[in-house]
Amino acid sequence: MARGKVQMKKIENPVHRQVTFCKRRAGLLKKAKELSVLCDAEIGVLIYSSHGKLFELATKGTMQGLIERYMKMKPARVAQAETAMETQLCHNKNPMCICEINFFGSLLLFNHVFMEAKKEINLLKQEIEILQKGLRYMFGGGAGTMSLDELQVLEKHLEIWIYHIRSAKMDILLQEIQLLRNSEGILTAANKFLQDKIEENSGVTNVIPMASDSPYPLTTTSDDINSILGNNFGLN
Amino acid sequence: MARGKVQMKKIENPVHRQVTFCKRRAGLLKKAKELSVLCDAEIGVLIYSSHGKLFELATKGTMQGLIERYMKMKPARVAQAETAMETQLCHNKNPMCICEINFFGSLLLFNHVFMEAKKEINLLKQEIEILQKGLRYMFGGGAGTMSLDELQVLEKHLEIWIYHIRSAKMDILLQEIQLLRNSEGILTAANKFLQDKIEENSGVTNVIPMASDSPYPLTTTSDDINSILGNNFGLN
DNA sequence: AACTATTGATAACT
DNA sequence: TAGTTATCAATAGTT
Repeated sequence: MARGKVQMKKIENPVHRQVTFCKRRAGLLKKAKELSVLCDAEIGVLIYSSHGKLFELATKGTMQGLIERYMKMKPARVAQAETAMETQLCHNKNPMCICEINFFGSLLLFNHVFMEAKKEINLLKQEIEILQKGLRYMFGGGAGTMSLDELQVLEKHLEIWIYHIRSAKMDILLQEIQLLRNSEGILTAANKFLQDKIEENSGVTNVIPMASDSPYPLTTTSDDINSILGNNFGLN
Repeated sequence: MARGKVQMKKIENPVHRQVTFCKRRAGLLKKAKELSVLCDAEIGVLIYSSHGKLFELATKGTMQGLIERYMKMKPARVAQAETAMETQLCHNKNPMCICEINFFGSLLLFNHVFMEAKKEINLLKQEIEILQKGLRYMFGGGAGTMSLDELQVLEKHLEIWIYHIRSAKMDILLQEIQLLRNSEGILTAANKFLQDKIEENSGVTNVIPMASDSPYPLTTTSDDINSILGNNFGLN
């Protein structure tokens, strides 16, 4: 980056390496924070130095929360962890030799993960139940096989779904507005050109001026667009 | 960084924000890789976009390994979710005194149960996937990215669905009202009958026996109520 | 997606 | 460890 390109390999000089680690670590965490703020993203960074010292950052919430979110979205990976743990344990021919404290800690972690898994199972079961009933309900022409509570839940799901759909629609509309605004300059110039031409062609007489209160002005500015839109969009 | 300083706040324009997210995300992950290589550090980065999409990087090993390492170094956090087992074990003032063989055996059992749970989770997830596909199919094969028109259609469908659900809820409520009215009718008839009987008894002694097919039996049991309702309620 | 004018990060040095 | 600066890298705005 400065005073000479850097080779992408481990810096051999330990002093040099340590200094670079400090500087770049700070830079990385700063970048992470910036990305989180600018783009409304939730970011977690874990850095273990070569000596095993931990540096961490969690924008929004805690690292624990991020990890739980990760575990939920990637249950398959939980399997990997568990397999790894099992392998590690079995590798040691004599389990008694494992440091009990680590062992205990592992069990706690394991238990924690398992409890989360159980919760997830129950949530999934509920979700399936609702989806199944919803399908049956739709395909079966609404035979009253769902209880009041279940209908409430399904209704809630559908409302959330609709909300997401409306958000997506809004994004699309905003994109189109952006396009319109981009082409606004071109249209304005074109209008100006046409007006000038009309004035030239009409010569001395009969130039009919546009009524100032015309609902459809020849020129359109972003102000006009905004007034037309009337700020009806919930621009976050 | 370029062409004008950037304000450190959420970018409002969604298009702009998405572009910046892509660019800076790539930049952040690149920086993380560089730091890892140059300084021999182990780094994990988790990025959740505002829409919840996950981007991850783990230099050296897996994210799962990093998480485990993190959990081991921060067992206090795991302890927050105080589970029954933990409590039970902590009851024993000195965890080292637990018979290691039993302890290990418990872990194996625990592991077995967990494996089963994991299988179940995957099955349930598959099932949900299928159901969701069914729903998507129902609404016209919605791909991941839907056009404005498709979104309109989907929204309409969902509104209709919600409408039906609300109707169903209303039906259930009306049925319950009907049930109450029926009960009321039965009680009224019973009262009438009893009053008549009392009057008769006080006079001559013409006790008229109840016809067996009377629509309003004197005694009302929950079986009767169920038969009247015809099991229309999906009461679990 | 590709291009630059700028800003930002940082390697070497103090 | 901290500050300075010459230089390289990232990226905001634009095409």
